[in-house]
Amino acid sequence: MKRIAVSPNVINRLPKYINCLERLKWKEVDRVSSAQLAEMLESTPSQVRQDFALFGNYGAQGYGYKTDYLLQEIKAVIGLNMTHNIAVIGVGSIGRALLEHIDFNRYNYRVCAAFDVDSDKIGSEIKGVEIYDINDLKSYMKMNKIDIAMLTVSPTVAKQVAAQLCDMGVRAIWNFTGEALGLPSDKILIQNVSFLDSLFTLTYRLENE
Amino acid sequence: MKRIAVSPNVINRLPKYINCLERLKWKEVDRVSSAQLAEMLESTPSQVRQDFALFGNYGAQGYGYKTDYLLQEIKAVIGLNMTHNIAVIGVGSIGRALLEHIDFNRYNYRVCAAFDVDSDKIGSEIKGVEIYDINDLKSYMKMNKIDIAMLTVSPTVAKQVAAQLCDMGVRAIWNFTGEALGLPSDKILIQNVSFLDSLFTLTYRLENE
DNA sequence: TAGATTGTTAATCGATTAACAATC
DNA sequence: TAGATTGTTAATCGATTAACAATC
Repeated sequence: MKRIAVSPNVINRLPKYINCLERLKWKEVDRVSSAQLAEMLESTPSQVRQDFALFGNYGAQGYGYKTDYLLQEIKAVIGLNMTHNIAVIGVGSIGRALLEHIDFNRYNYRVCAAFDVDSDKIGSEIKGVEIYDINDLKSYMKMNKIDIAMLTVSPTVAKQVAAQLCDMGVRAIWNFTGEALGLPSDKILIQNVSFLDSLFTLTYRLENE
Repeated sequence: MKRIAVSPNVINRLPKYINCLERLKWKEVDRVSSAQLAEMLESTPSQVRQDFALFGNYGAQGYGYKTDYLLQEIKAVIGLNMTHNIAVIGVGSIGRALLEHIDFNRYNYRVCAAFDVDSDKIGSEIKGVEIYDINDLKSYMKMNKIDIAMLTVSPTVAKQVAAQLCDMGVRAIWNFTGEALGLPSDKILIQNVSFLDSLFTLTYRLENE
């Protein structure tokens, strides 16, 4: 795997390739061309080949790509062959829903712990993940290696909790709060999921296209 | 407001402008320059001015932009001055969480109804939204104008339900199922929200940057 | 008026698409 | 071998950035 600057557009297409290739694998299609993938992704054969060529030579002239091999390679490019430990910060309805909804184990993620302020929740489990007192977060983080903090606290405390996570040395926050966390990008990686942004984009397209 | 082809990149920045301008309004900053906005968005003054200029002349030379006026104009560009009716299809943990979490009314969205198969849920309310039998969906859609279907059913039935919605003439689906719905883009507008895609992007950046 | 900042045109940069030799 | 399809280089297209006249 080469180590180069990859544009955000390419990075955002990588999960789409995973999705396509898994659908093909499910249908037991063990061979695929850039043209077929392009059609599935509403892209072009050129772009598909350019994207893959950034990371390696995964295909064969006159043949195409082996579905499963290509899938494994793209997974490796993203880093899905490594295990990533996740902590859930805030077990409100969103945190709970994501815990129940997402198949983390399928892609080598381990949800190690969840944290909340509510004493009614502390001590209970969701999907086998124990909920701890958020006051124990700091000591937990010292004892355990957490790669990604899934931030699902209420917007009112989002910035404050995020700053604490940053101080604790967490490397990445998956931010569902809708708040701008305002942390230095050289210290911590922030991935925002904004439902409103998505709804606004939908609305623009609905009214203007 | 001009009617032109606007690139996806610009469309995706519009919600970010809304967010910035609302934060400025909250801080009672009633005047803002393209340079200030660029800093907040990690963009450039040129890009900010280019973006706005696509839709109209919202600023004044030597002065900048009036925060609230610009906010109202960008909202109008997106279509947020109109009311949009939403129906929630599937009241599992995700549907429920989004209903509780998102402040729809603030941006002129009305969640008119929710639908589910579970007889325990049918007849009850969440946040003042009544849950109806999904078998009554078709007749409901005939009687009521719904702009956006929020699809939060399980992945297993996603395609089938989406096809029904399309047949019923729904113009847009906000798709949280993680499934490719496979509907013709000239018939219906699909906005996908994929948690896994977001997590994969985060992971790539974590491991490669 | 002088200073500041827009709106817009021109220049640059990067991403997408096209083309084709290599080769399975 | 002939046909198909990659990997890669070159051409095109579009988006971002820079520059500056207009003007508040």
